[in-house]
Amino acid sequence: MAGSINEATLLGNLGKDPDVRKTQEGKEIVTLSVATSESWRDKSTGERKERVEWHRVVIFNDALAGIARDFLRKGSKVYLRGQLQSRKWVDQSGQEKYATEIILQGFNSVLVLLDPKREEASRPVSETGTSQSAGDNDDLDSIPF
Amino acid sequence: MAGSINEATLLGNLGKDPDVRKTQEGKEIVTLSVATSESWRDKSTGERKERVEWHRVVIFNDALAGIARDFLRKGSKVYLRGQLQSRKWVDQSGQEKYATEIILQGFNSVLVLLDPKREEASRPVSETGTSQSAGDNDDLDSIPF
Amino acid sequence: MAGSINEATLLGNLGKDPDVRKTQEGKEIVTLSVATSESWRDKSTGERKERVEWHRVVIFNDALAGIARDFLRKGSKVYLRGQLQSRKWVDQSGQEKYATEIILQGFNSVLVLLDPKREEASRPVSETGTSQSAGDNDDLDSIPF
Amino acid sequence: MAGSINEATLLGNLGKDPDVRKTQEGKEIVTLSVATSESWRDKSTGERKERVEWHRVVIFNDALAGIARDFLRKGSKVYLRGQLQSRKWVDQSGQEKYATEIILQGFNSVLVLLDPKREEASRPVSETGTSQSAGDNDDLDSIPF
DNA sequence: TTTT
DNA sequence: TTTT
Repeated sequence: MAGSINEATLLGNLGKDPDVRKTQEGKEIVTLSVATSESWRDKSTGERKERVEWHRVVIFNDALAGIARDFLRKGSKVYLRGQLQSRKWVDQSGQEKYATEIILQGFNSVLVLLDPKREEASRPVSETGTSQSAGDNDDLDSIPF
Repeated sequence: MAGSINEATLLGNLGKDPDVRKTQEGKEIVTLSVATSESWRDKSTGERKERVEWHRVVIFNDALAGIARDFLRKGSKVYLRGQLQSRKWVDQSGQEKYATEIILQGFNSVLVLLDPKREEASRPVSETGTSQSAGDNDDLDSIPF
Repeated sequence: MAGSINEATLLGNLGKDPDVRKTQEGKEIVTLSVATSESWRDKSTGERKERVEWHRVVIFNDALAGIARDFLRKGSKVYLRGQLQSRKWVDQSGQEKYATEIILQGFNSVLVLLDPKREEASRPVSETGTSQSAGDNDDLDSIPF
Repeated sequence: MAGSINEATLLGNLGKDPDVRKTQEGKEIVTLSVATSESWRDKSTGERKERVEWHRVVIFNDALAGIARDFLRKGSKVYLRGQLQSRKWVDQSGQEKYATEIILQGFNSVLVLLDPKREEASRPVSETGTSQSAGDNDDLDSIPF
């Protein structure tokens, strides 16, 4: 409505469990690592090629964050739409870093779970445990908020 | 068609003239710097806020690259759709850099010019000159290809 | 969020002035007739072809309805997104009729004006007059609400 | 690229098996009946409401038609994008009819299967049988091509 | 790091 | 007519 459009739309799979953090005010923020892939046949060699792209998705919208936390897991298929937003910061070694994320925040945000319904899907996540991710993905994890 | 979707859609304005480069094979690649903005009223203070986001758009599709080169200029309004793609590289000082771009390459790419028709719009750009931009937006310029 | 997506996105021009109606409760509903066109070269004959498609757009969202009423006119270029919705009714002669419309209602709706800024654009429409359209596009006009 | 955009995007389920027809030239055209639904809580009564919308999707693109014919079935979940196109015709009783369809034809078309992989999914449909639908959906079926 |  |  502001005269411009900024949207990123993904249909892909989670590379790991959602990462759940809490702000100092107690608001939950959920971060996803989503893979999309495209494949094509190389015109010259004829071989099948695949390119995988990893996207960092940050969910500020409370309702969507809760859904993501409770129902998405490593491997889950998801459809989502948010805004592109870039952040710049200086890391511990004084180097300037830059990251682009897909932010699900306002009303235009979309998150649709595409996993087939399983019984477990409706069980809420226990308060303790579950959302600590395995510690992999250090590069993305190290991005300050 | 590969079972995933990776799309970024922008409706915004160019921050500077398109940047036109040629690969060693003579293929033209056009890079755009596109601004989108969103504005909202701060709930606590009530003041009007605006956030501008800059996007780097790289056009590999020949037809769209030609249109961009010939008809887009600093300030032009454009609607476009492409794929998100991230690149990592090591800069001169040995530091690892990372950039996310919107790539217009395949069939799903879209580029629509939204400027009102002017006489000049149909005049092709001269081979010499034109695409040196004013030197603003330095951060994006410094990203190597 | 209900597990499904239903969206229509248009970038096109108004074929006539917006049509403004009021419900019995006094709520304004604005209807647009929007043209999109595609052109292609016929593979067999080589001639240039064009196909124009007319879309009926109904705006229930108050904010967007107000913008449409005040700033859109015959010929205006607009970008919008809404939901597809079909209606069936029986006309005066007892025949069953069917129409599909694009509804701008909820939070996911988008309406962006793409006309260049003119002074007149900011002048509100007078209460009397203005929204009688030229009488073209009769087919769409005859659809009852 | 023609200066306008006309897109419909659905994420929904098939209400019946795909309908496969052949043109006189032997080209296969596949028609889908896709449901999307939205649900909301009525503000005044507080009850849960649901609205289901049925969409007619016609696939002219050969590759996508083949995928739809082989892998989609009643109940399948699918993500797709095509163009809105309306047709008018006179039925047997001389009445003028009107229908809006989502056409998957050109390069911008998208079709993604969202069913979990089953063994059967990769088995091609036998030449005989399978695609005769139950004869329900008479209204849509009766639309001439 | 996912999925096909 | 689907699905949740």
